[in-house]
Amino acid sequence: MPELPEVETIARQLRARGVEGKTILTVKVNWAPTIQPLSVAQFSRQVRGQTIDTISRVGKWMLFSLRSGQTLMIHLRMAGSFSMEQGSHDRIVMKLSDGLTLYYRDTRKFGRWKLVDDPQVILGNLGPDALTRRFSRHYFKDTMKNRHRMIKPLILDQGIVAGLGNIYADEALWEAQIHPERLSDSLSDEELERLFRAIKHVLNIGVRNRGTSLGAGKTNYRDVEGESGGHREKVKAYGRGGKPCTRCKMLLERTVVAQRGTTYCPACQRI
DNA sequence: GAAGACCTGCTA
DNA sequence: TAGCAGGTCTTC
Repeated sequence: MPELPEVETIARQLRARGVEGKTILTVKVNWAPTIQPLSVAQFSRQVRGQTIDTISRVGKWMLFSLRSGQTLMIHLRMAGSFSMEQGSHDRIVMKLSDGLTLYYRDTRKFGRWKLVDDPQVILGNLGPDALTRRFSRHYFKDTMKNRHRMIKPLILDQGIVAGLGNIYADEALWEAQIHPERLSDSLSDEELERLFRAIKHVLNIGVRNRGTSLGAGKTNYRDVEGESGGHREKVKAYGRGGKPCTRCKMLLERTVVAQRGTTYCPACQRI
């Protein structure tokens, strides 16, 4: 579930909680596949005693830079989250210096932690982060015009642009008034301009609201403080199938595009 | 492209 | 109880 705004929120909160500069005293791994290919013993040995120098984010990856020079790269996938309080699906627990304990919670067990010498081995496969200047309108328009794919799966492709997931992709397309199945090379310069701005806009608003949460269950997004994301009420398209478009009052339609649930306005977003 | 795999829990 | 979920990977 976490997309760029949710991961950014979590990274900021971990920094605010003072996790940077702390030393990892002990590590307990309760679900070994999270840290594959390393064994629990190897992982613990390499991480224990390390100081977390900085916490950063690229796309949906969170990066803990360790004093050793290695980087702990964390992908939350569908349901990963962090908490400073013990919970019911804590897959990794790290005791830090100064009495802090970090709980990595992941109901669905999809999240992955990778301890790497060089983060570029993973980041090199990603397109530019959507909220950086590297993700420029020039790059975006060029890339879209040179592909012949449906626009929604294209902007979801992390190798093209890093950070968008299913919620913010639907939101950006709704805002730009572009049908999710439009072919990328059929979009006019004006449409691409709108979409470029919409992508930056919906992600920035998402960050400002500390992410999006939908339901109320254990798989639902929570930030480090256990709060739901404030962007919930601001969603215009995602999950609103059958409800009126806030722009034109037409009922939003729900379909499947490239195997992902997709909601759009059949009047504002024409094929 | 598409479909299945990886998982658990919520909703209808 | 079946179907679906914010993500990615692998294998056709």
